[in-house]
Amino acid sequence: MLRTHTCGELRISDVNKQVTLTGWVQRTRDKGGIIWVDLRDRYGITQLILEEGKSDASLIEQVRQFGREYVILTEGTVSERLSKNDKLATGDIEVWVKSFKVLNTSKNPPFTIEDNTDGGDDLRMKYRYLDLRRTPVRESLQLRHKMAQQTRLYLDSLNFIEVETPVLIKSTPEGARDFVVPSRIHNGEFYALPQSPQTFKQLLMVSGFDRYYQIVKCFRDEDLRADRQPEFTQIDCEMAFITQEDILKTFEGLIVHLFKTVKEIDIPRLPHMTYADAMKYYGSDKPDTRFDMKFVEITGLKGTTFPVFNDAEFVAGISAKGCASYTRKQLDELTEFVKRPQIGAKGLIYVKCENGGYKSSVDKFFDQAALAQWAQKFDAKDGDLLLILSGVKEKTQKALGELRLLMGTQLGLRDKNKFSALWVIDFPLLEWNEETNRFHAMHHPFTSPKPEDFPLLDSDPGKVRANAYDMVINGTEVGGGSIRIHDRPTQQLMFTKLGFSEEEAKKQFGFLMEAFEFGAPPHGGIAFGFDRLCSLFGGADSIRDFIAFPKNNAGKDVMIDTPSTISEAQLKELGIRVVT
RNA sequence: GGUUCGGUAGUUCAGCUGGUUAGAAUGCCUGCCUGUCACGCAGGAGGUCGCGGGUUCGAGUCCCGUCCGGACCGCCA
Repeated sequence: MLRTHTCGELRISDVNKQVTLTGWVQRTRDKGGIIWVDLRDRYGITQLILEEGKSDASLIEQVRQFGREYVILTEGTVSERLSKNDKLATGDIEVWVKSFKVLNTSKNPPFTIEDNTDGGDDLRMKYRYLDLRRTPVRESLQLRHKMAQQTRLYLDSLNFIEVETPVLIKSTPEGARDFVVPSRIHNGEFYALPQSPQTFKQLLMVSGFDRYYQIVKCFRDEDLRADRQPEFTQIDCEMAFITQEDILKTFEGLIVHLFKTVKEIDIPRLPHMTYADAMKYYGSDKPDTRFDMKFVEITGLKGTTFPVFNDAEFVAGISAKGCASYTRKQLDELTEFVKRPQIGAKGLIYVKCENGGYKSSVDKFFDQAALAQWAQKFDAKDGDLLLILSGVKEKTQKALGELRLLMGTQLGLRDKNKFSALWVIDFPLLEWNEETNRFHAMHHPFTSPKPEDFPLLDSDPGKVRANAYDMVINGTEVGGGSIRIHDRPTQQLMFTKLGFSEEEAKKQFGFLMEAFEFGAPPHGGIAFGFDRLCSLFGGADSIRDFIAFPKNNAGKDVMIDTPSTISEAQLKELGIRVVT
């Protein structure tokens, strides 16, 4: 080892020790006759000191040449500070320098290596190795490490076995687009990178590994978001001989364990909310339950003079506490918000509950008594503001859900340090897709329908509920899973319902259906979005700082400049011609 | 595929309804400073206003196109 100590560990009890430290020059403070150097490594900062008269003149000359981020080795004596710094763990001591060695120089970094850097995202990503020197980013990765460690600890204690599944697998038509990898040995044929190890973990159940997990990279070739990367990590789990209740218990145990060990927070047991209720009261299958503000439906106001309501399939609103004082401008902004194309509402109706009366945007159509009735339905008190949307049910629910989140944010009800976790259960099995004009699996095609809804598969497939569940924390879907189908006839029926011919199903998933014929146990599982879980624990909106080297909005890594072209020779070897 | 915001000094940004020499902060360089720790003080250097075209007497500012980045919708079994 070049060093005797790290830059984060020296304390008052180390005074008079001779130490050797290594690290990066965070900054030097040259006060004239006295010079301090903040030496930084991943463990912290230790202050070095030199003084004219006391320190060797050549050392002082040397230290004045140091630039930011020079890599230094220094020997010296630990000493108690005259003026201490309680913001630093090492703030009681400093090291009197006896010698310096420059291990490497550094160009001036393009942005400051500080907690609050002046660097923009683009620049930070291009020089990510410098960005990672910053404490907040390093701490995010340390949090991720701790989360992974505790996950393994918890699952191992319950006899889960971590098994690695292949990364070069088979492209399948359902679900997200696959990243594909051309085969050199078999020209014209391709591997696909897994969107998840779904079929493999089910096969492991057939093999009798009745508790499996894997912290595993998955790949989806879809557009990115702040919380979506083309390659991401799942905590992928599967269990055999269990009921849905067993899975929910086991994995809310995982989350409770993580909150306890990583955040030192005790969270209550997770409530269960049906998908139907989530949509009805929150307009979302991932409700943010840190605050209430549930929807109140007032559909069915027939015979009013307000035509918008009479015709609407769905009329509902929320009550924003204490917002009756909103100005015209604020209300206009809310209206603009819901009318944005991404939200798509036609307009916004408001009712201010003020001074014992009501002032609304529909005063022309409804008298005080009618408005009072609404207020009662909403349980609105004086000072509250009702915000009401109407229109086609699904779209209006979604829009109102967005408005609810906005109001929650404006009212400061979405505290990043508060956590509200729940299970959303009883998802629909199938979802109609207008584009392809057929049903798609809402979760995936291996999800089992609820036995009691089985008859509906023929009569009303859209109504069939699945044994599927999501874990939602603070309005983020952190994990989802299902009880799987484990017999061939049901699986074949499912593929038929999804529009697969028998041959297609056999070609794509024949191996799985065949496995089901060799004593497949009942099983089910779940997968957590590990990056999301980390960013949630870290109180961040974006998952990018919880990934060491993430891709940007366009799926590029600007540091290594990828994706990029490959050579003609490579293309030829792979039997590929690039057309556009 | 679409919506939207942005691109001005190394960096983060300001720059009004078009008008003379494009500013601030920070970083950088020089000098001063013996208890700083976001040290302080004084001075200095630093700009093809993303790129191309157009309107105009005149464009950082307006228009069109294009490239780059952020957020979002679609998409994400």
